[in-house]
Amino acid sequence: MHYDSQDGKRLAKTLLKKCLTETRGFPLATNTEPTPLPASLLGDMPIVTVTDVAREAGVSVSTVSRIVNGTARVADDKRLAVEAAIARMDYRPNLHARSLKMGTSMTIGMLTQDIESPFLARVIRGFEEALKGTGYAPMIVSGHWNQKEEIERVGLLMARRIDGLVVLYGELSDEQLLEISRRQPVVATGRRLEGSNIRTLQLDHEQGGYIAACHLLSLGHRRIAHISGPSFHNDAIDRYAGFVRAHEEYGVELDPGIVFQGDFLEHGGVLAMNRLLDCGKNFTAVFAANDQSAMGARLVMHRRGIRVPEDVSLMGFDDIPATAYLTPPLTTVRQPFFEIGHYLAQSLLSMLGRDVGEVTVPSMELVIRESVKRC
Amino acid sequence: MHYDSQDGKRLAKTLLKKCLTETRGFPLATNTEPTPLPASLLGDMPIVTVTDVAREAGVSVSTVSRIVNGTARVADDKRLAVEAAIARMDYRPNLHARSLKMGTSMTIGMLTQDIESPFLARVIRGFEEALKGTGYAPMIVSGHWNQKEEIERVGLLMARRIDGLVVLYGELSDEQLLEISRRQPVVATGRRLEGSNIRTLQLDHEQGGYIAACHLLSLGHRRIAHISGPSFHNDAIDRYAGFVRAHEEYGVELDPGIVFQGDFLEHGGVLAMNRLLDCGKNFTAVFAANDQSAMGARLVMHRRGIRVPEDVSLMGFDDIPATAYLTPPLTTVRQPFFEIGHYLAQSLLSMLGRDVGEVTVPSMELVIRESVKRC
DNA sequence: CCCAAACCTGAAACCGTTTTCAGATATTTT
DNA sequence: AAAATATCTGAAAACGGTTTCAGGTTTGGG
Repeated sequence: MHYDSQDGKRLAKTLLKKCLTETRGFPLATNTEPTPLPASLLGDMPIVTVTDVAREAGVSVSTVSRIVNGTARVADDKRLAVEAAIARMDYRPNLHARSLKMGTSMTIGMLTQDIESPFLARVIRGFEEALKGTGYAPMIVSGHWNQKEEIERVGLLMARRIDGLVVLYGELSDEQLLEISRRQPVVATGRRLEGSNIRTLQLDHEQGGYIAACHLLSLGHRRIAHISGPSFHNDAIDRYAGFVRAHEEYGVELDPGIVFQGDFLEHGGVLAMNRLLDCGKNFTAVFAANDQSAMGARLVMHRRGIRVPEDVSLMGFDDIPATAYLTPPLTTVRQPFFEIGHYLAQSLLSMLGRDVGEVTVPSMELVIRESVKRC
Repeated sequence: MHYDSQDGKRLAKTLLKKCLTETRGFPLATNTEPTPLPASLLGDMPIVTVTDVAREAGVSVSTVSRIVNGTARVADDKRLAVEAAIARMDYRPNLHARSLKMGTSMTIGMLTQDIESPFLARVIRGFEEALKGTGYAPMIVSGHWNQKEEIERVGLLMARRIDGLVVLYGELSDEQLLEISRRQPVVATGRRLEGSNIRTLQLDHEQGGYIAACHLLSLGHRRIAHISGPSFHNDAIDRYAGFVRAHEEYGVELDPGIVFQGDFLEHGGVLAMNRLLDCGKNFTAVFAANDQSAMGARLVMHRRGIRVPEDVSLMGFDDIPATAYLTPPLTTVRQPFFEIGHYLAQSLLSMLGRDVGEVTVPSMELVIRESVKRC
């Protein structure tokens, strides 16, 4: 066969360009063709310092510094000369030197748990967004829900003299967090803690669980199974508490025999769902303590030929991005992760003396899709 | 109603602890109870420098430095004194000062595109993993597929004098990348580029597309629709080229009327799938250029009552974590993202003069799940 | 017992900035 | 025109480390 891969690619490209129905406008990239590289570009570029710029522009380093930072007026001719030199030499201030002198690093540490977690990622995204244009940059490390690892990673951040730290959940103890907050301001999620240099954001998960259960109960469901989160996880406990409260308010008795523990991950969801189905008790709906558990449960039901929502209704919790594209799209309780990220940033910024506007705490809300039907 | 929320939570906790079937073992957390905070802990902690330690231990700063870095022998009594002082005062070397002197920051920049992208996240995870224990820490910024933003974020990294940079895809031109590589070693994905200070990793997407199409063709499918990626995206073009090649080898004619363009996101998948169904042509399978597109397509089929795989088979590409939990679990081509991250780290480390072992380039492989059936 | 070699240790210089302080000009004011 | 003020600029001192260099102790050999 005389097939040449390069020809194939060219052909494919033409085909794509010609016969495709554009479903959406894209910015056209200009650099899809490989370019020949001028060999002259290779090799190391000398790092240029303020001293070099000063020499080049015929002024003192102080003057250069003043121009770079705008800290004082300087004569126009020198300003021009310096700006030209900076542009010509591609000078970039060494942030380490600056940090050393100023005692501030313009970076904010962020301890997350897992870079792959869709909900933590969304928080980070909101955080990044809010930080944009403030001059601060985030530095992200992951602790993987492991106290020892978390401490080590925070150490990494503190050695870099971060100006502030945000802690997304994790296994650090309150005391450890307090100790950390003695060195720089801290904002943490998922706990309640008082301190002069620390702020916490605690969403009302009890209310969230309550909302979810009420939705199911109001649609006539009376035997609702629950796939919980880890029993040591406060949010899991709170969501379950709300679930319990809704039952009480509706006057329906809750059967503890149909609540099973998951682990907030898909796999825990399948395990729990299997046990639930195997235990022989009947139920018309299941409330999973988070979306990932719900996804696991959904898969088990698919495997066993149980239709959602015709046979049993399914609710999740979190509203991670994937839920909108499940089959069927999942009804869930939305945690405003993006806004949480925003809030965390604002909160920290205000502790750093930046004037940020109102900071509002977001609340949870029901998002109705298609995985729940009237009983 | 005399319902007290606190009581509810306690109750819920007890219930959870008591009646749950443990589906998996968890490390027990010891700090679920809120602890009263000793007020004495609050307030700022002075930052302690090498000078402070030296004074405290009755030696010179040089000696402290030598002990901290292990760069020379010092007498045991002084060593002990210094170590005690360090522990007592909780001394942590200021990395900015060290970087300033040493010209190395022990941090590696990583330009990703979107912290929420499941496949990029997996690469980062692999990268983090490989960096563990090397002394280097990653600093992650996002460019959001926007050249201007990418440049700005890279500037942020370079001001911090990163020791190396890894670029995950994006819109930077080859020339820009080359220019960047003049200041520190660079490793980039998704392009082929030569340079003394730059290395690139290019997976064979043509082969990947070929594998996917062959799977479908070998199962008897003859009219296979395709939802492509953006037409300016090299990987998308290559996957399509492989798709075309497989058709040629099987001697089946490919109908360009059933290939539609997506955008590598779920939404593009739904748009493309709708057009595909509306165009009236028949087909027995669809190959989506990535899993996210496949998810969008899957949703549309669900909406229109088309069963997968009974009515039409569906293949994705990437094997992002969520695919295993779709209904049905998605047959796809696995890109070894985690291993790619590993490889990137090793590659960069070796450019930094670290001795890393063999670095192998991972290859793609078919992962068969349940969304494809014999035609 | 003396001298050389080996070993420890501290003073000082330096990394690239910012900022204070004081000197030099330029601009008013009388 | 002299004095007083306002404005601009550069020298030098930090910031917190590492490292060179040289001085001071031991140790060991002859």
